[in-house]
Amino acid sequence: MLKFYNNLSDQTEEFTPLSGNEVKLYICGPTVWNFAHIGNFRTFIFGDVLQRYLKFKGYDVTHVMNLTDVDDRIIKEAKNAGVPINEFTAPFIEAYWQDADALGNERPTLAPRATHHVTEMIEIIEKLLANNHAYESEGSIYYRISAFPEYGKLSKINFAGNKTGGGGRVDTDKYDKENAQDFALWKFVDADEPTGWDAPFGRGRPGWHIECSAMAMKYLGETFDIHAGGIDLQFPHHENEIAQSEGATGKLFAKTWLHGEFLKIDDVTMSKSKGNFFTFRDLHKQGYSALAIRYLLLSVPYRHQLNFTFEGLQGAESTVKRLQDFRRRVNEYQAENGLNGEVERVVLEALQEFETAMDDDLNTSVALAAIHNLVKEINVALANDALQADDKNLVLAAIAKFDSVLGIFGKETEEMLDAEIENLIAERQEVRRNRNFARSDEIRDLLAEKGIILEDTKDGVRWKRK
RNA sequence: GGCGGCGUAGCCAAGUGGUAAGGCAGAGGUCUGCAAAACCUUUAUUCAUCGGUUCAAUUCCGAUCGCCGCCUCCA
Repeated sequence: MLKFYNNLSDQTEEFTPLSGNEVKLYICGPTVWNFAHIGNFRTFIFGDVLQRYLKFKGYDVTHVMNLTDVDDRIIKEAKNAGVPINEFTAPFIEAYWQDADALGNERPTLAPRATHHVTEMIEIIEKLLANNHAYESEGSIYYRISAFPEYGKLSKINFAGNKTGGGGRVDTDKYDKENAQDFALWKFVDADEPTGWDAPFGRGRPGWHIECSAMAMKYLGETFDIHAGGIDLQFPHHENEIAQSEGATGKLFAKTWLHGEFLKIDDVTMSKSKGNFFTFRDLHKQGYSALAIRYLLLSVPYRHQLNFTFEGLQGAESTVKRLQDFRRRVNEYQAENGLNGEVERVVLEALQEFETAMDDDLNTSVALAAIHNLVKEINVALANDALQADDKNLVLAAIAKFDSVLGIFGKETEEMLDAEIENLIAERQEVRRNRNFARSDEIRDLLAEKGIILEDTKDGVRWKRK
């Protein structure tokens, strides 16, 4: 039974789709004014595992991830760079996909861009103006929070005691808003301002939150199953999405809300504003593999902060290698026909533990433990020559199932050996028979330089690429 | 000021009212010409501290200390 901690209800609840077997999932994607760092990717990887696991459970998933390619920040940066917005964001969008692909995320069903959906945003704002949920003031159209009594239901914010509500931060006179918490839906711009769109209520550009309401409802309907994103978006972004969408339609926006926690580095939150972040590119350049990064980010359940350390990343590197070695070893094992009942029991148990863990609000920590336990038990079976052909297939099928969700074993690549390398290995076997270990080690070192690692076993030489 | 989270072995950490998952690192051993890999064994009488409830608490309650986050652009 699949359960999620629903941020909206503040409870762990059983998941059932709104409609039959279909799950509509919206994940807040990157804002493309800079390279996404690995903290960002923790949320995106969690989102990927979420949609993969829903598929694993047999649901038809429509997975929408937006690309925020317009906001005040981007407009400012683009102006500084002296280029149009599209030109400014293009390389960051490209980089995002490259990194996401490298980290093993499946592409979403749809990845709409904010700048392509301004018409839909305008339609929502018109509805909000018509039903009194929005008003114009001082060059902007604002959302009228007093018209939406449920405001705050997601973030559980008590405005009475807030800094903003208490008058510490927001000068209401300056903005001429009815209420300090009212937020902009549309900001008017001059007629000759290039970064603007024409709307019935005046030329301008959208506020920070309206894009997600527009794109989510366009592609998933006015009410959909799951809305996910980083914890920082809970307030105000998601709270405002709810206010805009439900204010416009009168219907529940998203049923389940999931938020991924932040990554810490040296016990401090990793963030762009603090500048203490690593991008995937940074780490890759230092020689860390995408697989290890993915493993590390998945090793702690999404709702808990994860303390990022290089020791941990190095450990993930070893772990991932061990998993790959394991699959390779099982693959190469020459099994006799038949079935060892004990192995079958162990495999089924691991699959069960995995699913139970993932059902429990995606507890990847426990799910990984189930995989490690299987690896250990099958390793013992391999050492005892206790694996038979049917067992081998069961184990390989189980790995494929695990990996359809987590994507931590990497691709299976059966690269052919160069004839040269094969010859060297053959020569090494020959000189070893003659106990010419000097030449033997020389060959081993030579191959090591080319990234070929040899393992001498009682059944012969095994090799692998580093 | 308002709201929330965390503190478990060298590191990353799971977890539960009934006596501490898993990974990495470390130690010893098997195997090997030596390695590597793999396997076996081993590593927290204890879960920040102090009280309380209970037959029983790491798990519930209270207090204390320490750390972090949101309330403002960030996943």
